[in-house]
Amino acid sequence: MPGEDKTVNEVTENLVDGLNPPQKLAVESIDGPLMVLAGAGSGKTRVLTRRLANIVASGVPPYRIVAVTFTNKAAAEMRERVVELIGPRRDLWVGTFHSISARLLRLYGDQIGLSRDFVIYDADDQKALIRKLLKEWNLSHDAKDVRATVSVLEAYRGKRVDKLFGPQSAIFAEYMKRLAACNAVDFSGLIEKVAELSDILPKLWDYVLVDEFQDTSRTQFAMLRAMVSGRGNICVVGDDDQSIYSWRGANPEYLLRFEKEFPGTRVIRLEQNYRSTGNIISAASALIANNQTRHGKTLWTAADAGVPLRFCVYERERDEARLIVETMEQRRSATPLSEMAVLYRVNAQSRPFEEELRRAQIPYRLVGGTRFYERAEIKDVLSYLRLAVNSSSDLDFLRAIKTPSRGIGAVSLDKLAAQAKEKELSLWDLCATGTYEVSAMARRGLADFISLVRDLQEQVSIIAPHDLLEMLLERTDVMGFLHSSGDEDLGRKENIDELHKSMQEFAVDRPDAVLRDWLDNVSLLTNDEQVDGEDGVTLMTIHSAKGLEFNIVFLPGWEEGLFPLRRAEEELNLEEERRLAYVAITRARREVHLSRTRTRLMYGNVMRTEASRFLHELPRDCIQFDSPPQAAMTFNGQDSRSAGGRRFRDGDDDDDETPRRRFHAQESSMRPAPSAPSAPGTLGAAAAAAASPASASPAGRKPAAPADGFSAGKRVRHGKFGDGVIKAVVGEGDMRKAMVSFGGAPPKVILVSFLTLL
DNA sequence: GTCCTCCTGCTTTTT
DNA sequence: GCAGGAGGAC
Repeated sequence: MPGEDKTVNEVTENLVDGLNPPQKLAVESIDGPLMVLAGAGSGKTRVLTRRLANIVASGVPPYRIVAVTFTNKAAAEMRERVVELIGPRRDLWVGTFHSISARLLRLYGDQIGLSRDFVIYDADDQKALIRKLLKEWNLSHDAKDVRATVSVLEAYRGKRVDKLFGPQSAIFAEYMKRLAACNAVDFSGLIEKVAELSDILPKLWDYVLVDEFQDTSRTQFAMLRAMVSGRGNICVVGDDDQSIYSWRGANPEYLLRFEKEFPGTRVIRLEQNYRSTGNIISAASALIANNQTRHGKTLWTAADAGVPLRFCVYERERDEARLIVETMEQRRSATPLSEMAVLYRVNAQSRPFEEELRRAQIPYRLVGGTRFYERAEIKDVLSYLRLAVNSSSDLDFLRAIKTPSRGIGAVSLDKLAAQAKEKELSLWDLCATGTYEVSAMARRGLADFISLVRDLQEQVSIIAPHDLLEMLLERTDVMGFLHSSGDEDLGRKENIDELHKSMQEFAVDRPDAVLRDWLDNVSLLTNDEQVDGEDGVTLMTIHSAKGLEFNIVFLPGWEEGLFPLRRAEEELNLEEERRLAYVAITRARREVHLSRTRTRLMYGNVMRTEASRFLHELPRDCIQFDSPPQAAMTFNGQDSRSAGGRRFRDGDDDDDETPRRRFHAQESSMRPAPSAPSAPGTLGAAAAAAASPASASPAGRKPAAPADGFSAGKRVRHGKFGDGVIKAVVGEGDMRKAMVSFGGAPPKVILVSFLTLL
């Protein structure tokens, strides 16, 4: 039909509207392998979504196209933007490697011997299982050993190491065996197993699109290869400078290998940045130029230089957070809060920002951190629900049976485990047959537990997930999931309510969904869905910020040891850290606010810090060195070094002795003159204090005992509670409180002004 | 045998 | 400043 053709042409014209020539070429090159090397902010997502729409416009049904991303957030955004172009479609395959895999395994898993009811073990479950195995083998199994073992096994699975040594290979074999016995699949397993569907995969789609291709691991690459049909219609988009996941097997070399793997690949480079100001691009480019291993792109922008990047030194994290929040308040009238983000290296950095934002009553959105679904009380509840779906999961059995306590302890569980092993049954199957032997007390508790799980099992495919949760909570008495420790219970109760709410919301979208559907959803979910108020500041790690952009970006904590992050005894992957810094800076459209503190609290200790080497790699003419506004000075901060702080590294002493003189000279020139050494809290004072480290610390933190004499171990008297012993002291000034235990009662937290020392 | 508390030992980053 | 584990109290 000629009329139809015309429509298609018109649509296509709209799709390439406003694109530059390489972008246009990428959108129009539908057939054959295509690799788009796209610099930061070069319109990558735009190209990808329009290209997808263009394929649809050319007459391909959406369900024959699959778009793969790495994060849920990226998938959500892609879906949203595709819908804007082609309207709402339910038959679109857009998702992360993991979610697409889970979906396929539910559909076709039986063909490779996987039961439909498999559960997904997340990183925590994996750790728990490995810990259990190490313990069983009488190997050391503290957090460090578990982590090390997991990382070796994962490297082996990803063929990043060829060989396992010593007990590792036995542990690995046993781990895989247990997973299978529990009818469980872990994250890597999802990808591995999907790749086994080699008969089915190539028939499912005609077009494959991949975002953030530089983060592809070997296993994922294998999966992709299997997904591409004979026509070779695969398009990958990536940027080697933004490869920040090597620790989980990503290898930007696949960007090179791609052309060999798919002969006839067309390569398109997108080098014009549309996102950021000239200063931001210059700074980011200069920084990344320090990396040796990169393909080398020249990112450029037609935009104005814009305002310089701002850099500020603060004394402590508290100051850093408070002054950043003040800046947010100033900018608020011109820039919506949703256009501001604080991006940090590690999740632990979020805390002071949360506190200051709450104090200033600015709404914020925290992405990541202790993930919601990793909280103890949530995992407790989930273990029951997962057990109801898949009774073979011993891990869930062991977790569920312990909460609430029902008189079944380690000894009984060991007995059960031994019997289960002997009979080659799962723990549940053993109990369900009723042929187990335990003490009378344990038997009673077990009977209780069995009947509860049976009832859940009966309802699991019938009633909605949230109703099942209610049933569980009723039967176990909600308090069973709250580990009686006072204040915290409130938060835990709220979390369970939150869980219930999320189930209800899920049911609105998918009224026919049963628990299994919901469980898949949560296992693969990070908590980036928690949006509290539309207009809020975003707090997240740089890793989770990849692919996003904001008008104003705050980058705190640019200190050696933190960023680049250096972990004891582990080698510093400097180039990847630098790529991370590059990603961080390029998230900003207009303003970048870099900062560092002179001291930082680590593991509860005040540590002296030194400027990040990345700061020295930024060109001076893009940066404005700021001193913090006066407000900073009023805080009762003094040089915390006198409070026993240690530096990250030995060797370097005072700033001016470092080889980064140029930077430091600039930094110091912005400090207020140290006119009065007694002026507490000014950077000048800090500098002066640095010269005479013995300066006193009347309200200092930890090691030095404060002048008021209240400290852990001291005996005190309270007018009402009588005599007790201080367990810990927190806070300063009027808010200084002591945790005191009076006799057998749980400790109370009391303002020190109500206490007298004995 | 079970439960609870203190205390150690430690924290990248994500699916 | 947290979680989880070992060892003590019941």
